[in-house]
Amino acid sequence: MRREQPGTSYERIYAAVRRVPRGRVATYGQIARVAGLPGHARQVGYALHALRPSTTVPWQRIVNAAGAVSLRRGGGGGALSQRLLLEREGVAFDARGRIPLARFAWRPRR
DNA sequence: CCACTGACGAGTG
DNA sequence: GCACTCGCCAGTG
Repeated sequence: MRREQPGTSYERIYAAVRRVPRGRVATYGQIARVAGLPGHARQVGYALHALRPSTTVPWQRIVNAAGAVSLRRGGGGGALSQRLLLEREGVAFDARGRIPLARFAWRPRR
């Protein structure tokens, strides 16, 4: 199944994700836009989901527009891992489990 | 070809 | 802020 390279779009998405600096987070829509695929936020999530465990792509820095972790497996290792990885980078979560985007959102230059 | 699902977002009430 | 709808695209049955 090679869902890791269905085309060139995924590469663009991964490239955009790699731009997010440590200690900052970006939203799916933001990544889609930077990757040149405005409006394809859903594909960004799909592309990241297809990543291998050993990937070098900093997927943990991508959260939804609300600033919350969006892994479907809520209590599963995924969401927890993402949160721990981010906290380890200096990203803080509020009581509701969300990240204050006003403070940690990545601001790419355009 | 059609229906459904999935790491989403924006608009509306 | 919450619930609902629609739009996007790819993969699967």
